Amino acid sequence: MQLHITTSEGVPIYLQIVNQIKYMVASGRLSPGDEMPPIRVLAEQLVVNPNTVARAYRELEAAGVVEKRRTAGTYVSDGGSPLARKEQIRILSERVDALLSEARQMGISVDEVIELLHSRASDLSPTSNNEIRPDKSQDTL
Amino acid sequence: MQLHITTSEGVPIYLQIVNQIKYMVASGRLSPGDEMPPIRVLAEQLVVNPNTVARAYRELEAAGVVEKRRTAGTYVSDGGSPLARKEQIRILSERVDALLSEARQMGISVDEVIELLHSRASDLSPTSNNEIRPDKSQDTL
DNA sequence: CTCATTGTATTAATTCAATAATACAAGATG
DNA sequence: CATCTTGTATTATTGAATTAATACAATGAG
Repeated sequence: MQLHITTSEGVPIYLQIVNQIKYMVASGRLSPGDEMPPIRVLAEQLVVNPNTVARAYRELEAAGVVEKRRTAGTYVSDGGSPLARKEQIRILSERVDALLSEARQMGISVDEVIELLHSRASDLSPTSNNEIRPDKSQDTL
Repeated sequence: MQLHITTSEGVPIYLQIVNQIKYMVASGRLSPGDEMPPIRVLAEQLVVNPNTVARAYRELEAAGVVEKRRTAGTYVSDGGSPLARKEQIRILSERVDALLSEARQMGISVDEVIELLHSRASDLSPTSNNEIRPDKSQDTL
């Protein structure tokens, strides 16, 4: 489990763990069914308190990324239901609304925000996405 | 100065002040040159510590929304240069990148985010913007 | 059954942002 | 000049979030 923790950036350790694991799952470096390192093992590897890793795992479970089987370990969830899609959309909608609100406070129009989004998106490396959900036919925004 | 402060939502008081004043400027309810209430006056009106208002004013100045003239009071900045546009774009770019990053972690594609942005934007009330900058001919994202 | 290993729970220490108390500095105003 | 009003600076208090110390509970392996 290759994780890079830094204490100098002000980002909580448990969040760094959560984000990096989320990313690994989304990018396919971790697959559904994969076993996660036990809390204590990862804690020792990262030189971090086990409770901190426990918290990260708790958040990951709440986000539907992993599932815990009590004394049998922690596993990457089956790709099918990593947090209901509606919930994901709801969360992203909040972010989008906040973004639009901030832009409005700056006197920047919605169209310009859209333009900016396109611009930043095209800068990204070719979406190395897992293609877990090729079927969007029933999607509703 | 009609501001509504709530202590129950977890949003810092100084931020509520900052956001609401930014909004009033962006929406035209406050105009360049308008004099802001003195720190102590606004503090008393909001039943808040003067330092809290002072902090809000400091942030507003840093954001280019107001300018302070030492002992002569605080005034809404001339619309021309409320924080350099490049700086605004830089800040918004950070927000956009964070949004795209979170979406990627959820396994949601860029295209879907763009779709979501369009959707949320069209829900908004007809951009009651000040139209301070009708000329975007030289804009670069 | 025994016990090693897994996650859980409780509580405390620490850190940091937000707010407040209070005194200061400087320019406007008469 | 005298003094009132403006924003500023310094320091303390508070409270929430993060991390840590430690003990507990459950279950799979032998």
